[in-house]
Amino acid sequence: MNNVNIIESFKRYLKKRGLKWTWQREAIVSLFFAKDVHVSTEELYYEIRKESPKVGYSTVYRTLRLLVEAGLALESRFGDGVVLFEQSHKGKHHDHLICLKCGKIIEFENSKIEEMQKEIAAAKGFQMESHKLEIYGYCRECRE
Amino acid sequence: MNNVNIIESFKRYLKKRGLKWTWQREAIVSLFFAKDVHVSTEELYYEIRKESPKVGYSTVYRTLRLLVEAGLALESRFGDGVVLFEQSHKGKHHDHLICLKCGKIIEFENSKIEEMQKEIAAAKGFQMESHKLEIYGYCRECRE
DNA sequence: AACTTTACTGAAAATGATTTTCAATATTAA
DNA sequence: TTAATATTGAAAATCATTTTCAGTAAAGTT
Repeated sequence: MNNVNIIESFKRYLKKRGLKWTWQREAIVSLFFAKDVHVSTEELYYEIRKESPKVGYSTVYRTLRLLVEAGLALESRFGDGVVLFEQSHKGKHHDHLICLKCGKIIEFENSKIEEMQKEIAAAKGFQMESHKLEIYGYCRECRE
Repeated sequence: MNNVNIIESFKRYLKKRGLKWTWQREAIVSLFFAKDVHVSTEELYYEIRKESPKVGYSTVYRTLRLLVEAGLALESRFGDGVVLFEQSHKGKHHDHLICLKCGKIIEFENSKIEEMQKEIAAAKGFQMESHKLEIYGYCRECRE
C-alpha cells in the first residue's frame, strides 16, 4: 500500500465516522507516512511547523490518535516510557530491537518465538492474545 | 534472602553513599518487601498512610527510586504506561504474563526464548544486553 | 451559491504522574 | 552535645497529554 492509498483509506475511515478532512490532517498524515521511522508526537509537531506553522500541538495529538483508531498507525511505549508512533504494516506483528547507544530501532518478526510464547502462556493457563518483545543491545556501528 | 537481610543490605547501601536511615524509609521498605506482588507508588503510599499517616508522597517516590538504585527493586512499565515496582530476585531475569481482564501478573523465565533472542539480535548485528517480554492474554479464571 | 449542521481548530487551561524546591527537622559522626 | 548535612512534607514546578471553548471550516442540502 503506497502513501496515496493509505491517505485515501484514512479519508474513507473519516467519512465512515462522519468526520472531516482538513488541510491540517492532510499535512500531518502526509508527513507521517512520508517518514518510514518511529516518531514522537513532538518530532512530528516540530517538523510540521516548518512547513505549516499554524498547526497546533493538540491537532497533532488528535490526528495520531485517529490514525491509531483507523488501524493505520501503532503506538509503542518503549522501556523508558517514551511513546513513539509507527506505520502499521497491516497484519504482520513485529517486535523491536533497540540500540542502547544511538537509539536506532529495527523491526523483526519471528514466528518460532511467537509459538513458544503461546506455549508458555498455555502452560500457565493463559490464552495469549498479544505480546510485546523488546530486545536492547548495541548495534554493529555503535559497538565499533 | 529474607526481608530482614534485604533491609540490612539497603542500610549498607545507604551508608556507603553517605545517606541516612529514617523511620519513613523503614516503613516504606518493610512494607514493600512484606508484599510479594507488583505495586504502584500510589498503592504503597496509601497502605503506608494507614499505619503512618505522616509519610509524604514524595518520600515514597524517593525511597522507591533508591531501592531501584540499590538494585533491590525493579521498575516495570507495562503496555498501557502503568508503572509498577517489584522486588528484584537477584540475578534471575524474568518476564511477565498479564491478564487482560483481572490484571493479574505472573512471572516466568524461559532460557530457550532468551537464546533465540540472542540469535535474532546477532543476526541483525546486535549484541543483546537485555530484553523485555510481556505476554497479554486471559487467565484461566477469567476465561471461564 | 447560500444555508445549515456539526466537526475541527488553536490557545489556554486542566489533568495526572512525577520531580523539585525549600524551610524546618532528624540523623550521624565526631 | 555539637556540627554538618541529609531528609522530610507540603506546595510548587514540570512534563506529556487531554480537554475546554469560542471562533472557523467542511460537507451535505436546498
